[in-house]
Amino acid sequence: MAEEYAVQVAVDVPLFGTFSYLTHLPLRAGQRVRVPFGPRRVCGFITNDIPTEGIETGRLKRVEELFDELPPLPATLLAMVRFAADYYHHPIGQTLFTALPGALRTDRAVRLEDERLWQLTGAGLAEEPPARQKARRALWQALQDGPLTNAAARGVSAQAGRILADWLQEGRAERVAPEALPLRVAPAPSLNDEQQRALEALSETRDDFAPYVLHGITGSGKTEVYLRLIERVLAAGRQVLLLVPEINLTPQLIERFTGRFPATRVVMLHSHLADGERLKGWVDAWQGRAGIVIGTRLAVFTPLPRLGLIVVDEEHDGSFKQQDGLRYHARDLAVWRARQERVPIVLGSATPSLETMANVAAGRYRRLTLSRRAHDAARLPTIRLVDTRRIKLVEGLAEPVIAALKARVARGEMSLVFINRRGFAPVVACTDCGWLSGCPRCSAKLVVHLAERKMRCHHCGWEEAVPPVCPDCGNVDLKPLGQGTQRLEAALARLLPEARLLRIDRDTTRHKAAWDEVYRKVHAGEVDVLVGTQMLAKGHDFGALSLVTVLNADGGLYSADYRAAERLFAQLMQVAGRAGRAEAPGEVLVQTQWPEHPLYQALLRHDFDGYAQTLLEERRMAGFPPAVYQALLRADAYEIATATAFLTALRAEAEPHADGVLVSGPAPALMVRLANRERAQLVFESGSRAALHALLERLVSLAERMAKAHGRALRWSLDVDPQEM
DNA sequence: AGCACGCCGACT
DNA sequence: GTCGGCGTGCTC
Repeated sequence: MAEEYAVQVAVDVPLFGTFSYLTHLPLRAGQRVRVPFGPRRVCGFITNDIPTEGIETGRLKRVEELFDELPPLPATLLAMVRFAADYYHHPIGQTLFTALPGALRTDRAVRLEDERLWQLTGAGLAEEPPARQKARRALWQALQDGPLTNAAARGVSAQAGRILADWLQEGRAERVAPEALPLRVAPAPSLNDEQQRALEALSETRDDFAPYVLHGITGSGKTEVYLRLIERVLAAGRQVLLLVPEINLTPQLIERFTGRFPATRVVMLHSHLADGERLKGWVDAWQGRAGIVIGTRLAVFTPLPRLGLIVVDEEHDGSFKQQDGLRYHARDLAVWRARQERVPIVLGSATPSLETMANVAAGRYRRLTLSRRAHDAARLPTIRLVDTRRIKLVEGLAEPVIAALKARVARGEMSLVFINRRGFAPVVACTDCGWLSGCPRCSAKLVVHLAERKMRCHHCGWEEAVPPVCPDCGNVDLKPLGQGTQRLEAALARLLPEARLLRIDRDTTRHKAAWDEVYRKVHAGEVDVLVGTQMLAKGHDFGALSLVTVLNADGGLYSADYRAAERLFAQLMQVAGRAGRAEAPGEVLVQTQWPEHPLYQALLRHDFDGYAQTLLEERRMAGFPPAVYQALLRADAYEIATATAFLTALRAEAEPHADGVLVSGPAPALMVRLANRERAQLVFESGSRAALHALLERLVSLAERMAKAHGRALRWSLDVDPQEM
């Protein structure tokens, strides 16, 4: 027996560092083990190939079991996990476990379907089972046509498993590795010259890091460019990682990829998969069986031995940033990964983030532009501002907007009414004493859901019935204040009695079946007016819209959140992009009280670049990202005073080491009360990433130590490159 | 994060 | 007299 030695093991606990264990097994980095940990036994991963030297081995526990159903995690994955743990100042164990599918996080072995195919041997072929053995005969006949997968064999006969095991024993059947099918490509639409130029430019680099931005307006055919590029990468025998926002992982998108490459295994990865399914896809990618991985942010960690290209679609989308635990940004990690694995990366968007625009301006990313719609006939929509200061509103709608909608309904064309919920307050108010439906747990207002007679907090999830009378004064005249989608739908129904309306929001599309129904209705021409919120600004295909109207956009103009204008602009550009069809340009009407605002002026000109430059300049002047690097240390407690006291003490300890870093706070968070806790934060800003990180390193260990004095009542978390204050 | 240990209130 | 409330301390 080999001599005992110490290994380092990462486990899923919020503690920095790894733990030493004894073993006599020849363990390697990336192997999964079970170890005793305190009073329990947990899953862990070996982090180091080199045995740990100079450790007091007397007190160490021993590795209990090695799980070797799978090979050790690849070094590339471990390197990315190490980088992420370091960059986001998150415990290595928790970082690693965030990167893995759930099935690998348990302290049990996993069962994997054997991917090999069944095939008859010469002996098996020679001996036809007698006809009365129906199952054997059927299976034997099916195998004449070629090898079968486990699943296919089970499809022939429920007893296939047992029969094949027998035949394997008797030397009549054998298992063979599936041969990679040659790449097949379904017929594709032709590219216009702009797309062709972009494709050629994107194809220039292979086997080396090259960051590209594919800036293509809505309808310019970005996806077709991805498909052509992916085809070239697959043809070279490489794998492709495509990251999409949560909302964009639709059957339509998947269909487009599987339809184009019918012989290629396309794996989908997202958080709603069952553990087994997610593991299967992940392992397929890892073993090189999958050619394409399409997934949400978590897919950025998928091991891909033959990675040849990364695409981040809608790279500006907020869902790439994880908002709890390891607060990673999948787009940023994807760029790091592309550099590390020496492959090109394409960041695609109609409205690239300011971070990305800054990288383009600095010459770090190469930008390719698709400025025209893919169909030459399709033109950009005409945008008009409707100044609501001079016009009487009917239930929140301006006359010209109502008239435009009526005209479309009469012509049988589809319109979209987009409500910007930001800065919107569909709350219940007392017409007498001014009482408002506030959340008892947050500083937010409760949003009314009339259909259910419920009020709901969109920040913490609190829910209660709409009171019959005012809780303060007993007045029975409680009225919704402002407009939610449902109330607007009701108003539209009154104003456009002949129109068929369809409301789209989180409530009506919670279930997949509901989505399918929405799609069916829209494409069957059963809808005249779509009504909805932010969801409509994302990449759903609703076909051609003749008219897009935007209500209450102004909320984002003068917001406490400095990113609000960027988000609003991107949203308006995207939603405007829904308008227009091949024969006729669409029309966009925006209701606003500030028509002279630069944001709207840029929108009128379809001038994304111009407004992005304006915003970048504003950020530079104000010292906000991307002009500086930022980190946020949040603390929450039952009372804000506790959080503030902790942060004040923390700041005092950290400040002497804050060379080149601006520290501000503690300040209450924008949303002070959240889920019954009160939050405050410190903000750290620096032009130097190195300076910021040096401070954060120290800060985290200080916070760990100092938080102990407050006990469990106080929690804290660090957010590097925060997206939301 | 879990989980045990520990010390004070209302119950078979 | 005990069951269990959650404060506090530790995990190689």
